[in-house]
Amino acid sequence: MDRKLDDMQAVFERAAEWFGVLSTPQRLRIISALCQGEKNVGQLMEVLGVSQPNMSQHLNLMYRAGLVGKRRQGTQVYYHIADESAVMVCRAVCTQVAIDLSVD
Amino acid sequence: MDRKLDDMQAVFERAAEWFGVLSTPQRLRIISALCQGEKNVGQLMEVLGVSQPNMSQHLNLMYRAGLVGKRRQGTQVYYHIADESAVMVCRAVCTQVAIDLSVD
DNA sequence: CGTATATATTCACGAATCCGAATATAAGAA
DNA sequence: TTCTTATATTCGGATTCGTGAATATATACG
Repeated sequence: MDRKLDDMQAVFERAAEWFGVLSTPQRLRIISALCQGEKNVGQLMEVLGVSQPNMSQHLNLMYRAGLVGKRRQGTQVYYHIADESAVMVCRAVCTQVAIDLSVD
Repeated sequence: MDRKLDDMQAVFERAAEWFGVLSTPQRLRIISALCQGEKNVGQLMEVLGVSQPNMSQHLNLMYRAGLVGKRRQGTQVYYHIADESAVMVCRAVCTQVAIDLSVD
């Protein structure tokens, strides 16, 4: 079941992109907020305290990466977690980081 | 056991940095190479096919992040995995990505 | 000491990223 | 239709990131 080098390259590239989505505090906070249930863009803006275009950009990036899904209801768009495994990874990493921080 | 907002901020920031270390294909390949046992800089250069200064920089970044450790032997420096949980996360993500890629 | 090899650091540049401001689109209300 | 609200997209500037070239440091050997 050996994988060709080109395949490995492709895997590492995609995985790197996936990690890149989680490599900013804002997007981790978005995930954290969505863990408590779906929220529309306005609600997320309140929680994070960022501008509306900025929020849309983060959400769009996460949507294209398959991390979140969206659902339109009237004029508002509700986002929700679409990749539970990402949540598990974030939880694990954040928990470990929190432990490390409390030790220093 | 509610955590203060500032603490959460700090946790998300550090976690984001941690994910950032894994957000480039080259560094994922370094981790993959080191999974088969410790290697010195020259050996890693051969495997990855990158320049020596570039390799040193990646390794230094990963070292500061606590992902790898080093051991000097003569003029050479051998690097090894220092954060097994990172390896587990990488394995999980890369496996999932490989499955997704083979489906398309 | 001087020389050779292995690794680390610095510098500079192109590419990517982040964010705010302005603009554009979508849907509902009047 | 027009107006308003909610969200998306585009653009521009500032910063960061990844990389190669040149240089510096460290260790071993003579």
